Amino acid sequence: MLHDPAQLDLMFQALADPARRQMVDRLSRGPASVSQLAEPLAMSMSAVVQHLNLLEASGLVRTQKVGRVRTCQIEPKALRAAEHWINERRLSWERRLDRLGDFLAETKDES
Amino acid sequence: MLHDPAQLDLMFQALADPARRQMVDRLSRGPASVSQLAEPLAMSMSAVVQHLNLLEASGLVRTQKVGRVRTCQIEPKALRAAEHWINERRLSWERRLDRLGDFLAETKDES
DNA sequence: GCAATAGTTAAGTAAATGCTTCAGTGTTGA
DNA sequence: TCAACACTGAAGCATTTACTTAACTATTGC
Repeated sequence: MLHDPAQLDLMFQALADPARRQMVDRLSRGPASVSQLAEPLAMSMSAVVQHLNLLEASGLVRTQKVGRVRTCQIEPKALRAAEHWINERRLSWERRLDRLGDFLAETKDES
Repeated sequence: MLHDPAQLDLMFQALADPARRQMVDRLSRGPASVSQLAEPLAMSMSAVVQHLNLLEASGLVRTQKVGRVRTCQIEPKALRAAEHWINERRLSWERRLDRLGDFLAETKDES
């Protein structure tokens, strides 16, 4: 479910916007209401809700409404999925470089 | 330089597009020319070049032209920067959860 | 030289994105 | 009860994005 490419797509899409990353950043320090998320952002509450809906659709953020307050929190599993994608590609590249280094070292020995 | 928020912005922006992620994925397995990058993608070469320019501007990919061939490779440092941003937020959240768990355990002891 | 190759650039276009405002809904506290 | 509060949703709009085609430049191999 978390490695569903469509979900990964939504996640990276969600992380691409500075305002949404700022919201994730805020939430990494603890849960917050929509108003609290909106407070440092120079945009209408409505815009924040639209960003929030996208973050929720991507799986990065989970929210629950109690009374009239929607409380938001990070879903670390989703963050881990994005992290994992990047990490795999980087490691793949670095392992390749290592093998290349070994090969060069070997051929040097043989000279 | 790598933690420059503007650069981070470009990186996440670059990773948001499926075609560009596919290009990064391809490059994680080794260097490639523009044509080789274009080959599995259902779009014109011109479109690929535009994606590639974005990837290069973001710092995720480095390219060098020899003769008429532009060879592309991943810049792992940039990937690491994006990875790091996500990782920090996730850890911050998880540490918070841990502290909360400790607190709950303690108050339970006291009951 | 010259055709094929590899890539680049510009201009145009359709769709997606990131807002806005405004008019709601449901909740709470005095 | 009723005003303030915390959001929500729809419509509209300007900008950006992801392409396309077409014309172009620079290399290479014969």
